[in-house]
Amino acid sequence: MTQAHRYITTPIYYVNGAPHIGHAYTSVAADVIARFHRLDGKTVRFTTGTDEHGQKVEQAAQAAGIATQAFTDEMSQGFRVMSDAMGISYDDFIRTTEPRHKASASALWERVRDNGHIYLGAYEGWYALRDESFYSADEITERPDGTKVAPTGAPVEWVREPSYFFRLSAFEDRLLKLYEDQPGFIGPEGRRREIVSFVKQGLRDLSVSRTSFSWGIPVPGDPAHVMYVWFDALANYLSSLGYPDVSNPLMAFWPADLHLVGKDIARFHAVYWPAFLMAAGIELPRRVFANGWWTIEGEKMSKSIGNVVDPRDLIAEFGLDPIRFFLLREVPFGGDSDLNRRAIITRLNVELANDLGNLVQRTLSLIARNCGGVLPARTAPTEDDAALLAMADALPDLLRGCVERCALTEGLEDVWKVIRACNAYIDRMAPWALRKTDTARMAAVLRVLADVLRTIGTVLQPYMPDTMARLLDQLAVPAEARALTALQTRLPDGLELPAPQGLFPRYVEPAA
RNA sequence: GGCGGCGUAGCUCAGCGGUAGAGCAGGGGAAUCAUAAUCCCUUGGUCGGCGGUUCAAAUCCGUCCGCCGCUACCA
Repeated sequence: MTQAHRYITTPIYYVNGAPHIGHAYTSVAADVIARFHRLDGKTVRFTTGTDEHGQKVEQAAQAAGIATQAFTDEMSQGFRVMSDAMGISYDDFIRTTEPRHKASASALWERVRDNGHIYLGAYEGWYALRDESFYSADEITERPDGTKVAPTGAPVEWVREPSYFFRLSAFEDRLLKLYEDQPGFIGPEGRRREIVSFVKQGLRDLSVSRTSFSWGIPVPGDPAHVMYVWFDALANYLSSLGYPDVSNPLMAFWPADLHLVGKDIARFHAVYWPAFLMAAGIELPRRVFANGWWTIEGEKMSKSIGNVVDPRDLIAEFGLDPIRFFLLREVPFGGDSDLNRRAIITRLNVELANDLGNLVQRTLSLIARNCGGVLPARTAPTEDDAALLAMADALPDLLRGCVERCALTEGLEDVWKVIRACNAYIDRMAPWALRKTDTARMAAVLRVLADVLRTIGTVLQPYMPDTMARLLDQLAVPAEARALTALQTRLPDGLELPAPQGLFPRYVEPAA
């Protein structure tokens, strides 16, 4: 991949509830990928935002007794605050209620319509007024008295409402070809199989407009309809770039390199979205990757159980970088995983405080105390030195590969192998003993460690930006020498180092 | 029901045809520069059951058991 720019997106989050750890997780993962590419010299466009239309939002606003727009303003702000709290380095926060988005979604609709892929039909089905939703025939049960009811117990009636349809059925073959020609289009692999088998079952045309509520983008040329929320929402990836204004320089970022999404919305991104784009004659995104869910202390996260985790609570207790680290370290990315206190504390104490934090501390304080606080000179490496340095030098490429595959957990594992090797090295070399017998060799050993720590700090910046900035500060790495390419130039000998300070304090459980 | 995935050390998982692996937890030892952190050694598994293919199977095939995912308009 030598492409010079990257366009990475998070989903836009639906504003019918407050942000929780699941939203934070997807955003952090996307953020790490975006930051990595920037570190790797790419020009990156990274977007997030909120999806604000639809009947549920309209109802929630009514229930709250506020104007719908005011309601979405407030809910959207909650997601912006969450993004900032998690250190998400987004370039744009797009809202579907913004004029620029409405214009963009409308333009996309017109283009698809003009290409002959939208037609007016009728949406019919079993409708429960009480639930305000449609049910399929197999969900309906008939009571002894003859009334038909939904699974919720609400009575249903057969209704027919005019609706625009998208000719999704016409894209079945092209979608299957897409999945076959570009196996990387959907990840992880298991998710890809599900999508393929879904499409193979056959696609029906998709109802893409509603007349039963009005909180949405009016259908161009027929304002009695509003757009189906997914047609509206997916368009955000284009509206953020200024579509349909092709003269907008941001349009150069299209097609998107990666849409990172939760597994629940994989289908919309891997089936509907490419179909809409094909219909519009627009290039397709390169990759859609679905991440898994978090369970909380072994239980599914849900409002009814009352175990929904607010990421801000975690940050308040453990700190931002440790939580970012935990979220990406604990799961094989793509799968589900459990969030529990013991696991968090173990990870933070063992891997951050002991393995990495303590390594930095012992190395830097040896330099501070025995090398006059300046970076020792590089010397011809011994076999041990060369082996360790080679491991570190391999990291940038290893991480590039992991990031391309969205294998963020594996990336951390690769870095930790080097950290463990550093601890083994420092013990074997024992610079504290060399101090009495061979100060030149002691200095050489510490220099090797400093160089390796600099590489570690550099490649971990996307995961833990604040703390790694502090590590690089302590190694006196200039701001302009913190990118991946800068690693090819070693730090000058004799560089003055500031006094070492702890990076990751051990977490001590507060006395109960 | 259909399609797919998983089941490997106490825990979380990697391996996916050639004499069972990592991290954590447990046990023993070393060291004492460091956030009592670190390093070394080590206990521990008939790789879900049963059949089959092969000189050789966690690894391929069949079957059974147990979990889980997907199966369209729900964010």
